Amino acid sequence: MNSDDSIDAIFSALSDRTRRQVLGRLARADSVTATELATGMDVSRQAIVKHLQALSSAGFATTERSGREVRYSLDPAPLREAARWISDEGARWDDRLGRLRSLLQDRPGRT
Amino acid sequence: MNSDDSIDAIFSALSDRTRRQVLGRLARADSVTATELATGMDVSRQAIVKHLQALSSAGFATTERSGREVRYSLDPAPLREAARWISDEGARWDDRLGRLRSLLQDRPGRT
DNA sequence: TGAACGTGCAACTCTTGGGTTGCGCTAGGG
DNA sequence: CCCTAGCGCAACCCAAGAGTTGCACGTTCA
Repeated sequence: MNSDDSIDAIFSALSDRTRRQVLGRLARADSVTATELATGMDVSRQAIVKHLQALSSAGFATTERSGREVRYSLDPAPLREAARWISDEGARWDDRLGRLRSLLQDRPGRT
Repeated sequence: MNSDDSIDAIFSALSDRTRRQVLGRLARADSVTATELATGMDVSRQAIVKHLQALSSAGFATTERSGREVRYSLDPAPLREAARWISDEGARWDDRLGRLRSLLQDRPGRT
């Protein structure tokens, strides 16, 4: 998977509000199943599963099987990648964007 | 347009590689027409026009009519908005990961 | 062992998105 | 004044995305 594919997957994962909502839940829960996620959101479990697959293939979610459950956890790494792309691109968009870099400096996450 | 719509539009604008390529050309040219963009890329002018409309509605492009041409320019503002979303979200994720990390390291958590 | 629960797989619908072609209109430049 | 360059609109194609329902399979545990 080249870098363009990866950026494609990341931004497209972030472009859906249901998926961003799932990301938020993942972030607050530290480990959660698709069924748990589905209760409390207005879509079916299967829809959630598909979103989780999209998030996984963008690198945002990792899975761990525990008995008959599959628990999903957040991986923040792709967010850093997105931040780096924006920062790099913004830098190239010349000094109109100079201030962007400081905004993204040591957040999100430490590597 | 609420903030979610805006984030939707921005990330979905960034999620297509042709559109990212157009953004790059916009950044380097400081004012360019759809026809100019189409020469040198492997899609039709109409496809470029559609991409420019998507970029416009995300706030990335502004148009200015000059005679019979329509010249497009880059507006970097949405990139800042994306950066801010990522930064905010990343901060919230880091909070949780930070708590988790200090728990795992058996250190007294701050906060 | 058997019922119940959580998943996985598949088929299906509807909408959106990226792309194309064709054509008509208008503004400029010889 | 006319021809051409550049644009806008509309119709269309095809693939992917978001979502649904139905059912089969494996795990748990009473």
